[in-house]
Amino acid sequence: MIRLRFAPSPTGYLHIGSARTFIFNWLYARRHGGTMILRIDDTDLERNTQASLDSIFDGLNWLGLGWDEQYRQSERLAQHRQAAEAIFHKGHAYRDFTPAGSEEKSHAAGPWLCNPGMRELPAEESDRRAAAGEPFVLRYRVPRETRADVRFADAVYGGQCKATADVEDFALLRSDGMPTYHLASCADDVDLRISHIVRGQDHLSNTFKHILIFESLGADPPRFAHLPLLVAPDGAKLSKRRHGPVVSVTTYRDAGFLPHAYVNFLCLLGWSPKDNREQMSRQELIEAFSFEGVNRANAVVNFKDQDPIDPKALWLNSQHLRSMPIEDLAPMVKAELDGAGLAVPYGDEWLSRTVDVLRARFFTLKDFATRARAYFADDFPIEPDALGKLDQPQARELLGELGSRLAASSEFSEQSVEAELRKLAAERGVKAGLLINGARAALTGQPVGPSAFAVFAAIGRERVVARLGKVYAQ
RNA sequence: GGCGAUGUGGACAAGAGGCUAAGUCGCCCGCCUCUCAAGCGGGUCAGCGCGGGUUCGAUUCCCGCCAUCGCCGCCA
Repeated sequence: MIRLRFAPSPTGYLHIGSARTFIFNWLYARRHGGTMILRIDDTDLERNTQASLDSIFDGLNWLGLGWDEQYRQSERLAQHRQAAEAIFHKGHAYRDFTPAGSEEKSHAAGPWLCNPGMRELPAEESDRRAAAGEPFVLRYRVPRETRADVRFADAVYGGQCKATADVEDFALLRSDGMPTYHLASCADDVDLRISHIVRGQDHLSNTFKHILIFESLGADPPRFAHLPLLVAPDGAKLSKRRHGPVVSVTTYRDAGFLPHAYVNFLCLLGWSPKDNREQMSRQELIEAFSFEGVNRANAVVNFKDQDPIDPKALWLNSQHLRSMPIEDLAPMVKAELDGAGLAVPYGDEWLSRTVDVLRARFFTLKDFATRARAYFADDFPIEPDALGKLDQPQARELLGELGSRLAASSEFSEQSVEAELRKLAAERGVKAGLLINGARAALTGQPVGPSAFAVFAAIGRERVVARLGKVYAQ
């Protein structure tokens, strides 16, 4: 049985690195017909917030990948304590009565391994003090008297080995009786029969401790695959304080990214199909995913202070935007327009045609509500460069004439408009480009955009006539 | 400080003991064209962290160093 889990702790919003970890877990599960589990690691009562939990669900739901089973660690406390007890009774853990915060764990002198005296405290004294109600931390008794190594094979980083002598006596239970991350996570991984742990490389060193816990619990450790970290251009770990919106997936959602395109982008950070493909569908990603394709070096998210969006992410989004089925895109555009207070002036068929015309030069969903405002509303700004097109000699007058002719013509299509426009240009001895570019400026307020005749068709006769007339009037 | 990892162009990222070290993004130029994109064509950017060693030959194997990252919490 292949079973993977994504285990976020609700102490902040969904970080893009976490999102990527979720995605890689999901891809592996789907690739091998496994089960994807979402486990909320909320054992740190002090720092958990509902807002954070909401934001994590928001982010995951936006990615749209889904999961098969869901758990919450705080509902599994009984199992965690049972696991702690089992380890204690095996003699693999001891009580540490050192008061919280009284130790100085300075790294300058060397690594902290354990509190002297506590590890060797006689059982009777330990029991007596515990019975008397003295608070204690339950620590794992890492075997270090004799030479021993902890080993495991990481699917990404290869064989790993560390002497137990270098592993500190980490905590299993806090003095308030709550399990620590290490204990809760491993106990749950055993209970939930997790077969593969895929997580950030920041846990690589912790894995040695986890192997010890798994062994004490009498369980075979799962397979491990650690992922390189996502870092800032200066190599520093991505942090909310220093890097702001770059680290939150909601930034990309709010910037008008397509969920699938963003998933695609995240996949390419630290993983490659090795065959030069960049734009990939969900199915292609599933079929191509493997840990062999995962890189070992941290991946830089290439953003700037002024612009949180990685240029490659934007490019990839445009590729998906331009090639995805129009019937999938149209509803997303509609939602975007709704959000911007814009209404679709004609029917769904018109929307689809118009979206198709526009998307060839758009990058995000946001563009439909901003750059394409003139297609959906009558109040749109005239850009300075567009004004330049209108202020060519004779332009306004000719556009006004064109408007009158189009109002009176029997047909209104790309072809008929083009014929009418070229005929007018020929009659007056001006280049068609004068009218073509002028019309685009008058109809959209922009100097650039789709083929002008496609614009005429998209704007529709009534609005075309009105806008051309308005330009002449000015 | 100890331990664990990583180091190919601005970013992503292939690669293999030996042909001119892929590709993508970005940037620049040209073609096309009613504009802008797209598309097509071309260009820019690394000799593979540094120093040794092995080898006929190493960026690829070995050693040392340096740099960077991670862990060393009663956070996860």
